[in-house]
Amino acid sequence: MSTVDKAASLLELFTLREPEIGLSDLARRAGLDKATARRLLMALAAHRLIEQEPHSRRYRLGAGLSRLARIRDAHFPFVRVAAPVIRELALETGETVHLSEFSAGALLTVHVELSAKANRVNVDVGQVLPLHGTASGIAFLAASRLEVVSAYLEKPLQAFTAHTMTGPDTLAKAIAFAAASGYSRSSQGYEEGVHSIGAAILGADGQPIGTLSIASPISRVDDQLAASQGEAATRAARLISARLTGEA
Amino acid sequence: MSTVDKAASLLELFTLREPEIGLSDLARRAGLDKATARRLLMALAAHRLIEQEPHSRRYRLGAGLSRLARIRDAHFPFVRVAAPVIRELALETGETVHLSEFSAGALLTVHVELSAKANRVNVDVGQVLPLHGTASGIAFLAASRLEVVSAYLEKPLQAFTAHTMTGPDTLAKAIAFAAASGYSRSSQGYEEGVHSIGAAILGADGQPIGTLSIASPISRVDDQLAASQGEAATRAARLISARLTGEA
DNA sequence: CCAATCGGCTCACTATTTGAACCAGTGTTT
DNA sequence: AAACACTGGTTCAAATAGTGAGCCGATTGG
Repeated sequence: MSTVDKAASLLELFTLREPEIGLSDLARRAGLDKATARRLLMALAAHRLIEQEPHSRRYRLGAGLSRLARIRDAHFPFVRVAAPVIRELALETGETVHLSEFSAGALLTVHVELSAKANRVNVDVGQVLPLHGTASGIAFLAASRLEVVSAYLEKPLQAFTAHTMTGPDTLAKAIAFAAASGYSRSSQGYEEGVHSIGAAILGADGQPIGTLSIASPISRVDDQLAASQGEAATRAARLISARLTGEA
Repeated sequence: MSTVDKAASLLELFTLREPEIGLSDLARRAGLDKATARRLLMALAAHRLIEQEPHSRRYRLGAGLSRLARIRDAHFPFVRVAAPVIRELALETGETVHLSEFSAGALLTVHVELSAKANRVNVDVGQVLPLHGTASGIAFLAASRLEVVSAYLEKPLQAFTAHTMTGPDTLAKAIAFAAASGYSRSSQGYEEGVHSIGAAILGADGQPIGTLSIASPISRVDDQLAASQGEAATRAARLISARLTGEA
């Protein structure tokens, strides 16, 4: 494992729930020696990727990350462009809607608009979704080039629930459905009790760059509602794609 | 130089003007060997801190940075970062200085440094300030997007003293002054006998996230002092903004 | 008050990083 | 069309940078 890997792992230990962590804790959770963790933290701090709270001496993510994220966002305004559409879709459907961006072979959740209902699906920003087993993933695969899909399906696929699709045949069917209808549907494929409708967002070259997904408690969804959610998701994804490529 | 340093240096080569860079270029500018640069980029990419554009094979900042920046922003150590600057400003001006954070349509006072003088303005932490009628509020509006401002000005505005500005025209003038000079001025708009100078603190996206304000007994203030307080407030607010966004 | 844990530091040992040289591919210039 | 100057990417012996057990003084808490 490279030292850069280790340093990045340290950064990834910080979460919304736990934005400040002490040295010993960091070392323990990253599986690193205290001395090593500290040296890495110091190197990160020198570039403002990490900050240390002077009093408690705990560490937190640094302001340099905000700066870098701003540079990225200015050039690649995925979240900025998509967020209003996502919010609109959440209001329209009354369900939780989340936006994911493809990165390093998986979908990274980058934005969430929670349902206003008490009984709702909660999704965290930062969650990494597999391409199989989630509606988002199926929608992404359905929009991908064939060689990408077959390369992904060759690897063994993890089952997350009793309903996760792992067989090449069932997945191919789900992908074919998504390709034909514009949206994908997944019932409890990733988490028990959660029903999802996904749609792919395309970049300027027609290749998928991310997805959006409507997540509902399964008790609220029937075939008719799924179809109308699918239609809404497809429309929203198309709108985002169009805005990203400057066509609207 | 540690490898983490080198990896971070690679990240820092990306700018608003040049958000995508090729391998050879990156290696040259970072003073690294091509092989080294590539290995580091791959390690960064594995953690989504870097992405590679598939077609041109150029590199850009990754989605993981947006994710980490969100975690940081959610936890925003606004008070901790701002407090030392606020204290410094209070010592420099000899007046009470308070820090407010925007939340739910108003400004919430989150930190106060009281003047050492016997005749001083007292402000309590937790006090909710309206966007009109206080120097902080005017400064905040002046830094906000136009639609936010007009949406706020559409509602009827409460008068707190005989001097409170409630007319759209007078408010627009005050906002224009603040936008032009960097600071706002309010005389007895919220409380009799209190003169305030406000300045907005900006987040990473350039939008205002809060304000600071210098509050003096009106008897102590003349135009010349107001101007010098305004200059100091502007400087302090800029410093806080810069520290929050990692540019200082 | 003692024990446990904290953040931080040192240094002999060793595993990771390094970079010159070498591909294959793509435009440019002669 | 041939030579050229780039590009991104790869290899492997040599060298350098990273590692971690153990120690330290300072806090913390039972």
